[in-house]
Amino acid sequence: MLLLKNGFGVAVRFTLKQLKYFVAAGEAGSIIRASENIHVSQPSISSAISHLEETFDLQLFVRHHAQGVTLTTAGASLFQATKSFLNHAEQLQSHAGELSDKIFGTIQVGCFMPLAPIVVPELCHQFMQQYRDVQVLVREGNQAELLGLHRHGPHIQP
Amino acid sequence: MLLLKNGFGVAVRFTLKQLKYFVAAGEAGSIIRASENIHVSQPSISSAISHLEETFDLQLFVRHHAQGVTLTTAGASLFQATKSFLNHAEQLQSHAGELSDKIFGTIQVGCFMPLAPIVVPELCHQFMQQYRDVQVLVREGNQAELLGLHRHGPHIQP
DNA sequence: CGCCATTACGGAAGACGTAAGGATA
DNA sequence: TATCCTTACGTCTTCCGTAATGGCG
Repeated sequence: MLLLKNGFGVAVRFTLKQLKYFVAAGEAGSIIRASENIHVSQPSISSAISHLEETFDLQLFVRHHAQGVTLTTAGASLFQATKSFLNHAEQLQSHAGELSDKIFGTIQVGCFMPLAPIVVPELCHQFMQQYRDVQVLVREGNQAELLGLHRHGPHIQP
Repeated sequence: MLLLKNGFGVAVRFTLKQLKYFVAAGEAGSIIRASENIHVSQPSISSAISHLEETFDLQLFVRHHAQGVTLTTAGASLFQATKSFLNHAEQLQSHAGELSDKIFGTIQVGCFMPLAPIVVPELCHQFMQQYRDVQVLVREGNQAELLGLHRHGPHIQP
């Protein structure tokens, strides 16, 4: 029960994509309808769900042969937990997106005004009022290192 | 901010594996040490991190050429959020594991006593007192279907 | 020169879609 | 017969590990 000090938790065997397909099928009550909703072929969804059932060693759906699928009780329990988990995933992505926007703005400032470091602290202060991230990026590197922060520019250095 | 009714959140572009490697590198402070810890080659971790930086459009680490890597501020922020997210993932897996244990016990009962359905309701009642899952599985299928619940036995039906 | 991250590359595994099979109402 | 899930299969992208390259102490 207590895994707090365990650096390696149990290896995660499932995939975000599998979980996404599972939730889509659970919401649609049918694999074919889920495939229409998320624009993925039925076999892909079926395979993902089967994989998930295999890795979890439990049956998620009851197949009604010409009438779609319904969640088992265990499946329904995991369905709720999985929806929450996928929400967490989107939240994480939103978090990254926000950081991206902010940091890019700041990096560009560093690049376009390397000769006027006097104005940087003030800009940092403005951004710092919203997000502290900006401050530390400027603290971390001088102007040369800020240029090095370009993501796709390994050949820009002449 | 409010995405409640949005059936399609923003598509999740990252992978649990990438996140795991990212956290391993962040905790180790070096890609090579992370590779030793999680038993994955350095290029794999490096590639995963690069991919993550590309999809997020932000720099996660500052590379110190012969001295490992350190998280940028944005990277540190995402590092914390990612650790929490991976904890959530392990929690989900534990959840599934618990459900699996309970249901398997019940399925085996159904398989080993197909000729004595009289005792099944009593056993179900016992299990039902602990978890309602058992009840529904038994209600859902007759004995033949219970045999069909074997995970890896599609050819067992003679 | 030693250390560490990255790139190159050949092989393996996984995911996808089309097409065919099976089973029920 | 119609519907829906599953299996089969060919293709393609992605991932991994070994080996080679680059860049600072």
